Amino acid sequence: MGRPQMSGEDNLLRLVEAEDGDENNYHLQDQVGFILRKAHQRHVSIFASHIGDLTPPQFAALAKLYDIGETSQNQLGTLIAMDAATVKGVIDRLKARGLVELAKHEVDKRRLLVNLTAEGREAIERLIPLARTITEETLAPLTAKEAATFLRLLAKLA
Amino acid sequence: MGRPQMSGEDNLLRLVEAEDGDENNYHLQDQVGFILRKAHQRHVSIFASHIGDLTPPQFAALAKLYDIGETSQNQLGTLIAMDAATVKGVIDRLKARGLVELAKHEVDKRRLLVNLTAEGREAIERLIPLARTITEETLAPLTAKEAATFLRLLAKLA
DNA sequence: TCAAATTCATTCGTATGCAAATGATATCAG
DNA sequence: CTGATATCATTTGCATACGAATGAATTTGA
Repeated sequence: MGRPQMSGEDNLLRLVEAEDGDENNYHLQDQVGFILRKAHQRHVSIFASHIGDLTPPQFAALAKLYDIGETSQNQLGTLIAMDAATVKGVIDRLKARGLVELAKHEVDKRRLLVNLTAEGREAIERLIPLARTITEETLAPLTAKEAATFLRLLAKLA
Repeated sequence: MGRPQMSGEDNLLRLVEAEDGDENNYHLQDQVGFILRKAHQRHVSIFASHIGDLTPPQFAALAKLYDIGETSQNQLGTLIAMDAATVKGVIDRLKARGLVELAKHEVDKRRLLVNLTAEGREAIERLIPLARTITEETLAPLTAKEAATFLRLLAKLA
């Protein structure tokens, strides 16, 4: 309890602040950032337990390519919320595994087009059902109604 | 819209699945993991805009040490939800900046004790008010009631 | 007691994640 | 038309994040 090395002045301060709503009593576990980080960690762990050979960002890239088809690396990054440096690493690793293929844009020579390979398409089709399970397990501590509320509010923050 | 390279068989499949609740229509942006990742990214960005010289994990370490006083590196990691390898890096960097100091445990020679320096204590006392601002800004898209609901449900998931 | 299991810390390897700088290309404005 | 801007991609550097392996120290249990 309390802060260590608490001096007499600190005790006095505490009394004053108690009248003011205990403002100095900062608890990390009540902060939205800390809980958000832990919830995210838990989800990543659940993801890994169901899909061991792909990370959530890699899955996101494949799922988005499956949804929209060939697109530029930069545009893909925008759609899956990754900056250019991050998306490059993700795509490089997917390419190394033969799940996506790259091509130069014929008109705009700056652009690098990304698309699923046949193998990548098979993989994402196989994995999407597992992703539904992962979502369910992540939300399992909530009732259906709570989960709906949570997703609505979370979307407002994202 | 729809999947690229859609064949006649795929169109047939779509009709069948439409009767079954459109199960094949997987959208990344509706998945809790993806939204959680984006909400977390947004929070980190808000954090950085207010506290530029410390990361959220570094802040968490200092705040926890301020709360509970000297503890072992391993125990600190448990309290701030970081594995041993991660917490070591965080503490190493805080040590290099003179915000924490390390000492060997006299009885249990495996343990490495971590504590705030005077400078570290000053820093965290100065930063805690900013952390409250960060929390407020992160939750700003929600009403007070929504924020309370959100935090309650998020805690259940973390 | 003492071998087995556990705990604490470190190290290595891999994978995000982002800021900043750079180079190539494309677009815009005067 | 052309210089200023903007966009796309890459690279570098730093900071989490975690699995797995390792070594040292402690605790457990037969």
